[in-house]
Amino acid sequence: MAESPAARPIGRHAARALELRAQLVDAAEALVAERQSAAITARDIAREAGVSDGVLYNHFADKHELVLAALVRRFERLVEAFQAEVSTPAPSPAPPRLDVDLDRLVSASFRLHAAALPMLANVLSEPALFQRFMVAIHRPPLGPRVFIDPIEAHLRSERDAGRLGDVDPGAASGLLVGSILVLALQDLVAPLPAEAIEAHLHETVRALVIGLAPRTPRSRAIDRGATP
Amino acid sequence: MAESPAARPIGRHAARALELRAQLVDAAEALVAERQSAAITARDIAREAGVSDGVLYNHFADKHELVLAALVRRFERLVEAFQAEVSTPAPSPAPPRLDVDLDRLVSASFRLHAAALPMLANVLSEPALFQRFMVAIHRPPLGPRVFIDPIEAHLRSERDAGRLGDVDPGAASGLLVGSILVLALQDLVAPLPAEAIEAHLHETVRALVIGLAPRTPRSRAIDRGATP
Amino acid sequence: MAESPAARPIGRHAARALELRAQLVDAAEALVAERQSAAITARDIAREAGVSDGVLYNHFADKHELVLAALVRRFERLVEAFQAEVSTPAPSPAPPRLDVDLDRLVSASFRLHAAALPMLANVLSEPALFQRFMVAIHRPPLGPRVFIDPIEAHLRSERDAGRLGDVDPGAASGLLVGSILVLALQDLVAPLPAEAIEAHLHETVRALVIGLAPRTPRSRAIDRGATP
Amino acid sequence: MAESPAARPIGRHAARALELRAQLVDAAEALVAERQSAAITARDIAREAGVSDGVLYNHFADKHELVLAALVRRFERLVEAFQAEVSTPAPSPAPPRLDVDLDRLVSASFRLHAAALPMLANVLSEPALFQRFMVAIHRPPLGPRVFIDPIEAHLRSERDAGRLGDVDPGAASGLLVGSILVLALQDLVAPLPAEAIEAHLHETVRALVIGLAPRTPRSRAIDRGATP
DNA sequence: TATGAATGAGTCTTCATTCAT
DNA sequence: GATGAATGAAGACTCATTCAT
Repeated sequence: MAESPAARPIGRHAARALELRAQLVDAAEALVAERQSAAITARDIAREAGVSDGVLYNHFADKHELVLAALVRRFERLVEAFQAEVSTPAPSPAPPRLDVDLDRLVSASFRLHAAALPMLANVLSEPALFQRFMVAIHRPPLGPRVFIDPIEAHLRSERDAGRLGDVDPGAASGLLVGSILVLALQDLVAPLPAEAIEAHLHETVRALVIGLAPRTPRSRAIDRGATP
Repeated sequence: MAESPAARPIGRHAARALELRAQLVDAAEALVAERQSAAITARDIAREAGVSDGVLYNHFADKHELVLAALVRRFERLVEAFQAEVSTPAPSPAPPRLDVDLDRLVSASFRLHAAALPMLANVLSEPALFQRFMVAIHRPPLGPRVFIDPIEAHLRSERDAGRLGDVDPGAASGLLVGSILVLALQDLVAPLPAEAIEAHLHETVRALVIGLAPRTPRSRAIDRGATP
Repeated sequence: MAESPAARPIGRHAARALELRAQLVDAAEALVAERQSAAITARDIAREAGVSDGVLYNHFADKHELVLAALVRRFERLVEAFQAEVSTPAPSPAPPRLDVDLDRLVSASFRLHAAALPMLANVLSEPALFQRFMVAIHRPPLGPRVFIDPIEAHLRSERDAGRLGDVDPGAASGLLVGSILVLALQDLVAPLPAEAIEAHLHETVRALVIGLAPRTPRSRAIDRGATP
Repeated sequence: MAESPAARPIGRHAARALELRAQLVDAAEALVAERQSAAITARDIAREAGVSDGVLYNHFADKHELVLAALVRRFERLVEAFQAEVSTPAPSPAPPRLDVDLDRLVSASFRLHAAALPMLANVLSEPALFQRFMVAIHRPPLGPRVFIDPIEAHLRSERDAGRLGDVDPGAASGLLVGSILVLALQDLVAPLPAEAIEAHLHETVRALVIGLAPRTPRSRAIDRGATP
């Protein structure tokens, strides 16, 4: 089943077009990832992509469109990384412990936030762009549910298993996310050593779990377990 | 008793210099407060201050220095407003109720965050500037302790009075602050009606308080009290 | 009796070539007609013609060549429209009256001028192009004689019939054409309602006819005739 | 009466500002006058004025504003030249003859038109700019009355002196202006020798004058006078 | 020959900073 | 010190033209 002769050039062009579009988004994404915020110019992107200055406008209406695409893509990748990290089975075959699993979720969430926060810089100069970016990263495939849901699900199953008091898992996970965000912001200002971050997150999780735990001897076990 | 023009040249000049410096910071602060993020130019500031374009460089090494000074000052004012709001005695002489007092603290904290967040836009273009700003607003007179401490103190006294379980007031207040920040960020993206914000904050406070409350009939009273 | 693909390659190609050339000119002409002056780009033309950006250069040395061809062609069409309009016999079988016939000629001339004037905008950016265009539209099949001649002929026959004084029909028609041009220019600046234009043209014709009329009672008749 | 010390610098600055503004308009005017139409860039003007690229925007909102100012100013100069030329008393002390005086007016009008027409090129690319220019040059100090009025006045006094028939000087002068415009347009396309232009204008004037002249022996004298 | 993506010089415009007065 | 016009290096974006397929 050979392609018709006319199909080839069109396919070629279209393929090339998609290729270069992707190339540009890649370049922009790279810049967005490495430059915390120093303005990224259209020329920067072209240079990074190894193409001429004008190409940008053959594939995007605007510099903003390209930057937005790059930011959204980078965010998608961060979410993918988060999900891969979270879905990996715990290394030890031992029965998962409440706080240990939460720690993993929360830690991965932190990394997602810490990586995503600086991206806002590229978008905050232009209110309209900011809006569009926020809307884009809050749409279904992405959105905060990505990390809230697993945490919430975890809390819910723990509660249903009787290891937590009768609280709203939604509200509780919201509290955790807030804490994560605060820490990510602090880290942005003054980068903290990884251990300090892990320690801080762990403390937060513990505080929350203890607060929410049913007032039974079991909760003491958890408490003790976390500080062997 | 008119001073001769040359009587206190240094004093005069120094006074004038300080005055002009303050004038510039005032102008920049006003612009920073009203413009969410649309770039503020050096000329904008000079015009707002009613002075010539060049003066800026007689008092600041850089436009950045001036903007930084303005941002810090505005933040100071926001903190002052917060403290004034918080220190005002509750209108009713009735014994303060736990969640009501927390609501006031949390609501004021939200306003502080909602007003401060957009300011970051003016500073995010230049990483160095961002760092300096963040460092400045985290120094003693200011800093997050400003709103964390009152909340923490409140929680601690409640706990000590036996109205809360045996939890870390620090961690708990951290959770609250995180929630506030998340809401402020949401409000920045899509402004919410004031009532919706108040309602949301109130729910968060209740969720936390209930979660942390000792498992006694008292906690039920709190719950009921919030929904008369 | 299907032709083999290679049967008449040259004829086919040549035909296709002419077809495409015409297609491009058509597209450019359409754009020239609708856009008063907003710059027409090579890509605009290609899109309008439904062909790719590059074809242009397979049929024209230059974008200028194409635009010139389009402008000349549009002018030809305007002239054709003028001639069709003018050659149509007067609706009423009554003996044609001097000013009535002149009115028709002059009115049609005005429309020709009003439609042609804006086209100059596409050509005025490049002096050489302007020259070529003007030369092209002043060549035999076209040229100002197209509308001057009928007017002149009309005036001459009127004069020969004794209904006009002993004046040069050429000079008189030149005067009329000048008036038409002035009005077309005014209309370009501030579009006038059609009736105002007709009225103005009519007045001009009357003024000229009266001025040129022999000093006899007849001229009064003409005058009266125009305002029944 | 010495100026106050503070008045000086302001005056200085203001003077310099006006000076540079004028300098820019001069430069633009020069370019507008010499370049028939090849697009004039902002940089061209800056170079011509011997200043840096950015100055333009310290004195004009736009490149358009500057070009418009230059065009209007050039038009003003052309009008001034016209008026100077027209107001100069006839070289010969002999009693002015109708057609001779008209010739002078018409000839000067032609020069005004021939010089002004090419200016339209700089303005035709932008419809809005075109409108503004046309409105500007039709305002009181300028406007077509500048050359219509003298011609009209002349014709009226001639008519009142009985040397012309009973016709509307307004309409007659309108006809003349139209003829002038047509000739100026022709000259723009294919520059004609000055004598040819003069001859043509003279013929047109004669045709009109004869046409308008009362049917008396006097008109013959005029006719003869023009061709000695 | 047709395609249409790539090119890159060129356009207008902005704005932090300087410096003669 | 104050002035504010001048500077000129960027910046985003356009578009006629080329050329590999």
